[in-house]
Amino acid sequence: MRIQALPGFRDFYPDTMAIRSHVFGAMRRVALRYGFEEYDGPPLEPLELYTQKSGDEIVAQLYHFRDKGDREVALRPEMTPTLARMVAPKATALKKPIRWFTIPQLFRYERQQRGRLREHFQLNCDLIGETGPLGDAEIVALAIDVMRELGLTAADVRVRMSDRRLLSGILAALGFDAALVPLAFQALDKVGRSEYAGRRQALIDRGVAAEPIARLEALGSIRSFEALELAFPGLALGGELRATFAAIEAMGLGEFLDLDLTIVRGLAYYTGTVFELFDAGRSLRAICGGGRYDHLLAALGGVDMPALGFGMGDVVLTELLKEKGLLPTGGTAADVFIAQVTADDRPFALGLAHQLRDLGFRVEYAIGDQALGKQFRLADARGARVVLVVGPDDRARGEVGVKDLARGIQGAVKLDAVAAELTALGCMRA
RNA sequence: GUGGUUGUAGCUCAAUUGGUUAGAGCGCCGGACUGUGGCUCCGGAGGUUGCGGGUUCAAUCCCCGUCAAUCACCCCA
Repeated sequence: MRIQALPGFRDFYPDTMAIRSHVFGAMRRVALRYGFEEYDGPPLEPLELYTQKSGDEIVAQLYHFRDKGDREVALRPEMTPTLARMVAPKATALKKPIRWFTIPQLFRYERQQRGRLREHFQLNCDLIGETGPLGDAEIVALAIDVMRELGLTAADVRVRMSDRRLLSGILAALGFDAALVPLAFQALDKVGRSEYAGRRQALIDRGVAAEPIARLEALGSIRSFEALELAFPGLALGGELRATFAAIEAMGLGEFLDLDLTIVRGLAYYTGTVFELFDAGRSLRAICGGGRYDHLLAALGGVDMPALGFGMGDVVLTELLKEKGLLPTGGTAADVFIAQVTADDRPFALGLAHQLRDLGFRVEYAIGDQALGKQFRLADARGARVVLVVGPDDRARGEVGVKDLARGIQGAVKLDAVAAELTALGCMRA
């Protein structure tokens, strides 16, 4: 019986690890460009960190157990509680707004499907201590720029945005009782989908009349602030969201944005802007989701600070990049290969290899004494750019043979000029 | 958690109405090839046909269970 990875868990072989590093690299570069600082916390947390405020669904899907010290512990299913726990004790000392990001591995015990595993990595970016709509714009723009950094355009991904403050205003105008707002949000989330019928019935059962329900359904077709104004004249709704849209447009990223009032997000704690990133073809799950959660830190960490952020999972994003042909090809192996002609060349080859490695080149050579042809085949299989040929004759002249594998051209290069020649041939230095 | 589909070599796939020693391509290792790679040719390793049980003279094939993958639900990151 061969032991394999647990269901929903992934092995990252070098080829898939290269993809992961590519995606993480883009995430990090963009977050750093926005002035965000990286942090991390423990993957194992006290169970109660999640049972208190996370949704029932999250708690039901926790990986949890009792440790040897008789503590109830859980693998983290989301990052926000950890963030709240970490920020709280330093809240007064940290300069606001706090801009933090992290790429944690998160765990949930649920049945896996395409784009949904039992573990995934998720870029989390949070902006804490800022109430204005420009903060919202900053967060959404960061998410968009990660897409752009990876080669995706407005034709590939869409940002669908709404605002719970705006939605609450609409629901009030439609006569929904405050107690019915959560149920109405759930229904709105499902408008246009097969599951909507059940939510609609739930509203009817609670005594909601046909007309408010019809107008709730109609929110799905409102795609612009003009249409919103037309549908609800004189209400002056959505000022914050407009300001956020305007800021993102001023950044030149407006083409990614869609106003979509059916975006409410499943989690209960969102208080303002809510947004999701989808592939334009809508064939995949959400790439990213986030919003404003102004009271969550108080609930989790005991410090009342406005905050907003998003989580961007690696699984769906990588699926999309694969569909669009935007994944990197080629290995990450050495691009300089040193081939020795005779066994006597070994000490010289080792010295040269080490000098070049000290300079940052990625260097490999055959471990055993092998025929030159075989060494070339290994270099070729590795995808090396250059083979340095070291033989008795070359050594006698103080040179090495430098062969550009792609062009098949070889020349003799003096020892002190090898590094420059490698750079000229496109070999990278770490 | 519910239902459907699919499991044969590292990968992609074959194998006659159930029939004898489960094959091929790619990949991997070795050789032709001891101062030069990609191409070609030759050879080799690699399988409890996911696992367990049943029917049968005989099961990769039929039946049951189970595990896994996948799709649709449920829900969601």
